[in-house]
Amino acid sequence: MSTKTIRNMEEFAAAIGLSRPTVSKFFNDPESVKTSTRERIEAALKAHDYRPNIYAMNQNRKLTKNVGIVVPYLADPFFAEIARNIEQRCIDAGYRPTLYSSHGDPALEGEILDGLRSLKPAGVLLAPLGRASDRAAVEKFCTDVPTVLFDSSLPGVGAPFVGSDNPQFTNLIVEYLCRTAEPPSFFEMATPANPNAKKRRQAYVEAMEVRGFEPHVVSVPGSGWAFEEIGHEGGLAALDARRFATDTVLCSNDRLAIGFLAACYERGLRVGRDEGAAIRVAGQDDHPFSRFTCPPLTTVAQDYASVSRHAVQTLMDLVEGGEAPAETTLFEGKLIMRASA
Amino acid sequence: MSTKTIRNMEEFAAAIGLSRPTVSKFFNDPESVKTSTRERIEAALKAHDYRPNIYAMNQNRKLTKNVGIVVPYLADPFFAEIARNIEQRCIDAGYRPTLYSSHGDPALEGEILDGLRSLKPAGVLLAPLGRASDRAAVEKFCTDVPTVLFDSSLPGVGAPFVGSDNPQFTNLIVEYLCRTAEPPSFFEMATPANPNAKKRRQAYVEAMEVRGFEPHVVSVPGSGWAFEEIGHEGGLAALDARRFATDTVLCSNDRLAIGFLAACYERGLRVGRDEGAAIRVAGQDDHPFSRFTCPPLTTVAQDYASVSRHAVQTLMDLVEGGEAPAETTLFEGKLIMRASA
DNA sequence: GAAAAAAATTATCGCGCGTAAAAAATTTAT
DNA sequence: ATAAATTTTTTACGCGCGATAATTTTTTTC
Repeated sequence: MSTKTIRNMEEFAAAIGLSRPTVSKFFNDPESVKTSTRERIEAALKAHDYRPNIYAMNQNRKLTKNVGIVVPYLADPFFAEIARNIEQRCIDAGYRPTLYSSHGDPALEGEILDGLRSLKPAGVLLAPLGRASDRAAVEKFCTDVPTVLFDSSLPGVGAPFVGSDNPQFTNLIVEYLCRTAEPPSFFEMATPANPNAKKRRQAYVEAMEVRGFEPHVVSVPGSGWAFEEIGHEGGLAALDARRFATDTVLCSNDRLAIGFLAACYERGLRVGRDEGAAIRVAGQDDHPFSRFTCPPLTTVAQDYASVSRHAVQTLMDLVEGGEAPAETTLFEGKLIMRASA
Repeated sequence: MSTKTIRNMEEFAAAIGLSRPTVSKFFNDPESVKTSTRERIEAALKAHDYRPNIYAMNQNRKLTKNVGIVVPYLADPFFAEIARNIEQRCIDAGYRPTLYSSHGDPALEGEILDGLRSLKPAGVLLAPLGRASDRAAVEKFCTDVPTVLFDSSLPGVGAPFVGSDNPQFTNLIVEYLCRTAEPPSFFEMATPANPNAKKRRQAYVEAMEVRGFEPHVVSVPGSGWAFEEIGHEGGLAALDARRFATDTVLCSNDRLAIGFLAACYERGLRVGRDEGAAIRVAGQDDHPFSRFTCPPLTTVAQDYASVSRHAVQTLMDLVEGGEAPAETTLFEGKLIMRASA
């Protein structure tokens, strides 16, 4: 407790008996001052609850410690989880992350990137909307601001990308499904926002052909991010029209599968891999809720930890090291066997 | 298109043939300059893509246009949805919202509030962790920064609160359940983070007693935010121990209900209100995923729109009008009848 | 103990803008 | 047309800190 309030760094330094530049140096890098000095400052910090004015700090600095994290749709717990993971890693690395969601809206994505520019961030971790993104705008942003793309790549944009190995995901689960019973049909939305969906469909077709099975792709109408609803409505229609060639359905992603499970339930189809079951259903992603569907969903788990860790590491290299190759890093998924297939 | 790059407001003003203070006035309130002047500036704005440096702007200003939005757990789509709603309303009101999640961690909540201070926000919309929150810290924050609490109130903290009328929620669904079949047992976690849970249990007990039924509360161990898991594990144990007095279970919230549904499925109990069903299950909140459970969950819908609208309105009044009474506003829920009960 | 190295100080600038007061230009009223 | 009221512009200063260079002080090394 001190008698007078500290208004700025000058007063704070004076209260300790140090010069302002020394204290300034400390805030930029505590290791850059002598140990005894550092301890004096840290002690005073607790006594006076002073903090540097962040606006004054960043105004005259070439690079701030701000990091932007942009995800396409935060109401999807998958993105919430990975954002949380990334956020924490940024904090641990001494940066100040700010989270944004495009809410599935390309215009909003553009506005977020625009707003981010004026924050002069050290770097940005961007999971773009995908197909719907304004490619030119994103590309320009990536050349202006050190950016690492994650989850969804953007062809032609020269920024490092960290994501999942979609073909491996699909191969893994197709192999499992073919091995254990009838080969799967593939259930997807016709116009997915995310480019990963396309890769998964292609991988499905190849995986089936390699094994000598004929691929059956069931595309249902729908775009946007209301995957459960699309899976539900489309699932009902597809079931009623008997569009599935076998008793096994592989969904393009878990949220679609959750909607499809609801459709199966509604039609009285028992889902599972045991004797009395009418249909097997599998997903891809290992969504946080997939453990609690009825029945629990068999799926392929995204490697959240690796993706977020590597994305942040790549950004740090890019920020601190200057140039970096715009390379792609993909992580493999793990088969999660549950009751649905 | 201009030949030289605009570096600051001085150059920008010069390019139009105006003085910097006039342009500065425009940015603070476009209506405060003559119409013809405003049009000249807006035209130049498009030609030169200049934007004021936000750090220089905020440094010497008593009040910024920043608004903080803090939710306890962003991986819960309920909070993601309401945050999105609030965020958009703040933008529409001309403010610059930033979203934070406490991730269920009291320490992190404290750090977020601390970091928020140095942003000198015009106001903050805070959904506190609840029971786990550092009450003293939150209270002090509320006296320093104009704050509106939402979702979860904090007894003793003198800030306006906007939330849901929990007793009304519970009464509504208890009335429905009692009217249509056997009166419900109440399924909850023993040590909920959120104070709403307690109010719901109390309301359940009263609602039962009023109708001449004996209340049965089934509390299962668990704390934190992994509600589905707690509902699942606790549900299995409670079912096996035959702790439910009737064939109807009212869950404290939808996420708990989702976990409980999974437990029912695992034990082969058919959930629903039709003939062959073994048990009825209902929730509270109308979680975004509740439409797609198996069977779809009967619940009470939160009035997202009203809560977010009124919370933002209250904050704006508080920010622009100065003082405001620390009053409480509650919104009623709507019964959502689906197949589960 | 002196020389070398490291750390802290002094001094001074600049960042880009907010803001207040005074001066000038414009609009409105008489 | 002239005076009064309003709007706009000019002038001047300050915000809190980063950054740098030139000294001075302290610490380390031999």
